[in-house]
Amino acid sequence: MHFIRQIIADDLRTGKHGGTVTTRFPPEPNGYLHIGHAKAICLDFGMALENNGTCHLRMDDTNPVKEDIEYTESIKEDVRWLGFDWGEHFYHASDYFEQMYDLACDLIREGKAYVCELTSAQWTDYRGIPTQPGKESPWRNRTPAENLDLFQRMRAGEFPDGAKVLRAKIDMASPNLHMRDPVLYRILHAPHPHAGDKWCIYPMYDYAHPIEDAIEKITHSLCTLEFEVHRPLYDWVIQNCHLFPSRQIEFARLSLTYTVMSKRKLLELVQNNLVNGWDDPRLPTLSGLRRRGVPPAAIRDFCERVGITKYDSLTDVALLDHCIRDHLNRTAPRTMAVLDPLRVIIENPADLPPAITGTRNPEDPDAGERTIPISPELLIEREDFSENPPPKYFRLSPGATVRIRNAGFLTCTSTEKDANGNLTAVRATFTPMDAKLKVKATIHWVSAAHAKPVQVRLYDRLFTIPEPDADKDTDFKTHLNPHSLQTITAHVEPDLLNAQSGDTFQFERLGYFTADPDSQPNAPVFNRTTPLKDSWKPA
RNA sequence: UGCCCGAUGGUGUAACGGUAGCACAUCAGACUCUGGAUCUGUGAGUCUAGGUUCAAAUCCUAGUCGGGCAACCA
Repeated sequence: MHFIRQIIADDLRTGKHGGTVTTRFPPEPNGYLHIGHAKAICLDFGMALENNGTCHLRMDDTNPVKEDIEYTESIKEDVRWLGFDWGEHFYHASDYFEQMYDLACDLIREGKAYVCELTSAQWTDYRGIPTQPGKESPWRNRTPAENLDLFQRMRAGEFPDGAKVLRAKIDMASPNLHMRDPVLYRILHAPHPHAGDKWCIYPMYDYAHPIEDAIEKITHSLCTLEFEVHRPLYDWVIQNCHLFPSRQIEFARLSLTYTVMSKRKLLELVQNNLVNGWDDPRLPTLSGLRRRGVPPAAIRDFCERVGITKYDSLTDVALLDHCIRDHLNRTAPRTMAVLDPLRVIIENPADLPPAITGTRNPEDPDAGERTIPISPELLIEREDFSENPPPKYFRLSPGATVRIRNAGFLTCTSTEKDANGNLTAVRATFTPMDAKLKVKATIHWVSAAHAKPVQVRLYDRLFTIPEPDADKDTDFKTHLNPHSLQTITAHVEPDLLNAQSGDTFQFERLGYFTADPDSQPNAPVFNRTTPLKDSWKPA
């Protein structure tokens, strides 16, 4: 039971808001969503869902110069993909601009806001510093009538950008800088991506957000920790504008090892072509995770396991990987693929069965079976053969017998080498499965005659250290992992040619692989979603 | 050195004054037609110092350490 669940439970018990719960996820449409947003989305929608409430999706579009309508669609797509439904409740903060303006006029009439003509540079001086109180603006005591006139003319476009702002009249001596006459409105002669060219003054977040929440009767306005110091201002707006008493509650944002989460840094990676776009499978963006093949259910599970606190934590990506495997293990059909092939020549081909049957998914009896072709020449993983095996090496080695998945057993009789002494093939005899030999390992394989070559992209963590952006004096990009993407040609069961973009398979003993959108008919491209755990290590 | 917030095994969390538990990671074993999965087990924790109390991770005070706040960003 995390603290926000607790607060909501208490509110429900005391009958606050008539026992209703309404939350909202309010992204600014100025970038792509990442797994940190997923934590917020799961919380916002989750709290509503759990309590028979409603969660709104709202574009917090109060700054037209930073925002673009193109982001709105990707945000909607990502939220939907994650598995949440806002129903009718899709809103834009900019749809409330008229109400915000009226409320500002009321504040002016009540002497609680004034038009200030100090430049932002001058204001730096007036505002003061945390340890010292600020000074009052010379424009602080204009009459409501004068302020109202000026504010109306600001809206009418009589003044250039930056010439004037509307400020709340609060307390220039407040130890909380946000309460020292904060800006409510600034002049921005810029068209708005959603509201069009109706406005040239735009409300600031601190003023707009509580109004948006109140208009929508949000009961629990959940946001991240950095807004904690803004809460007194949030409450001030609610109170002084006489609004629905939405309550802001802050929780810690998600940090993950071996990646970066800030929009700025992600943008930097994309713009410098250090990754291939916003949906690069190495990125923690939702579009990247989707492309990598991460199931949304795994992300939801992960977000639940991470929990909600006010402690600034750093979550190990291993937990995300675990959630991904946990889900895929139950759902992904099995197949065999060889990434780094070594030829095996079977010396007794007459003993080979005509075809092999394999289970699609041992974890799911309903998944059925598949037919696997076999021929006298097989491809196995180079790693699965060792000429001089280390202790406890259970795979193929001269004279040793190993099971080959679904088919039978192989006993290595000899090796073939080229002029330079490099291993080129292994010769082996085949023993049918009925023999039930006691062996300690099973290796995967494909029939050389039937295997199809496909492109496989092996992704690894994007950075080499757990906290690439921990040191402020070092560019986080210096910690990029040069081997985060390796593209190879793998040899797969012929069936796999039918894979459609988004299909995920377990390549047995290797990992989970998902067909990329780059896939063409009969030419799928696979992304490694995550490797399987491998407890083998040489002694 | 102003204000706000926080601190529980390696990591993430639970315990609402009454036996510090769970998960991931680690290591060991069992089982297995994936050295996967599954199962079992091991090790490891309440920041410090005072106080309140029969009893403190929990309440109080101080300190230490960490984070946030001085955009006409959100």
